Amino acid sequence: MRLDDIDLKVLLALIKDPRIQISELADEVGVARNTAQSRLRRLQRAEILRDGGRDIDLSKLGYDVLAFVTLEVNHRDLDSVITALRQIPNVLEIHETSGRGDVWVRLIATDTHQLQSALRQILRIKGVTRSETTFALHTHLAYRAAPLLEHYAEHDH
Amino acid sequence: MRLDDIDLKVLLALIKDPRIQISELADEVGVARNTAQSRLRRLQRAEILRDGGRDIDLSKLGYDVLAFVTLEVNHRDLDSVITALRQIPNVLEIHETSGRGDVWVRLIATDTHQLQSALRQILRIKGVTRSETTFALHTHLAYRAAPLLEHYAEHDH
DNA sequence: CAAATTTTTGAACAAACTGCTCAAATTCTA
DNA sequence: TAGAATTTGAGCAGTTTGTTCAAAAATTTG
Repeated sequence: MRLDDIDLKVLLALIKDPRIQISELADEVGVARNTAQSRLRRLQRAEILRDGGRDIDLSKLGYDVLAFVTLEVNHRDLDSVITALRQIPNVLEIHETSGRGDVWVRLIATDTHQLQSALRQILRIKGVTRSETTFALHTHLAYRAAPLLEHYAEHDH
Repeated sequence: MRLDDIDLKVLLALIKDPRIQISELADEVGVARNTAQSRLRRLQRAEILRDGGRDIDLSKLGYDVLAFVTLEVNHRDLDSVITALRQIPNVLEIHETSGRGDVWVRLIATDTHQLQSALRQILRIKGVTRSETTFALHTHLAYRAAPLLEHYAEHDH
């Protein structure tokens, strides 16, 4: 499915506040309330908005390639490396790690070509000395926290 | 902050449907509308619900230890390994990977002791031959997709 | 244990919001 | 350019929301 400008604005508004009201959403996107309503419905029906709107299924938008990148970094340059990584839209998540590598990155792309390009950007960052890329071939369990919370309840009674 | 039963039910209802209406939420949780409203407000104010409710800050609930676990698995047992991993509440995410290891797991715990216990559970699973754990010391960028979506717009105009 | 404090409840109200329909206007597509 | 699809704005009835408040219930504290 291809998103137009309105869809994108709807998604961005929902990311900012998933509980936004339809009328406010319409205002923010700059369309009639009816339009906002039907766009939202369509996005939910297409399951681009999963779980009623909690998060966005990027694979449905063509982002099929997911990779985990482990970086080795000169410790002196760590802050600037983080800053540079943040600028890359394909970088969805950054953690400082101990063990193998110093920084762990979640990287997403539409295809391996785009991934390659993002990886080049990363390797060009001053202070990055080495990288290792692992491809996620299949998501067996997308991020979920519900069982943990249910467990939290039992744990303390 | 310590959550009671009502808070947990509120969070679980919001995970299921972040756009649930207050009155329906109150019904589902089994409290008065006023109570549901004030609990929701409190959770947002405490920033346990981030971004107005999109996702839950588990570190605020005491889950301070985050680790990425890479597993080597006998390919014959892959399905049953995945099934077993799913049963563990501390496992938040599972991907099949190529490259280093066959399965990648996001694991969370309140402390290293609890982590150790979860790791033991994992290693006991039939078919898991080896594991490697990387600790996430600091989250420099929590999952975000907004910049990617903004970029998506530019990309095709 | 009893008093003090906090939380929950239910009721009430006005204002706002929702889902829905519809016909006209606009935009997109073939 | 004609036909199809989408958007718009208006209207309407019904629901939901935010708010306030006092009583009841639950929790904490001395």
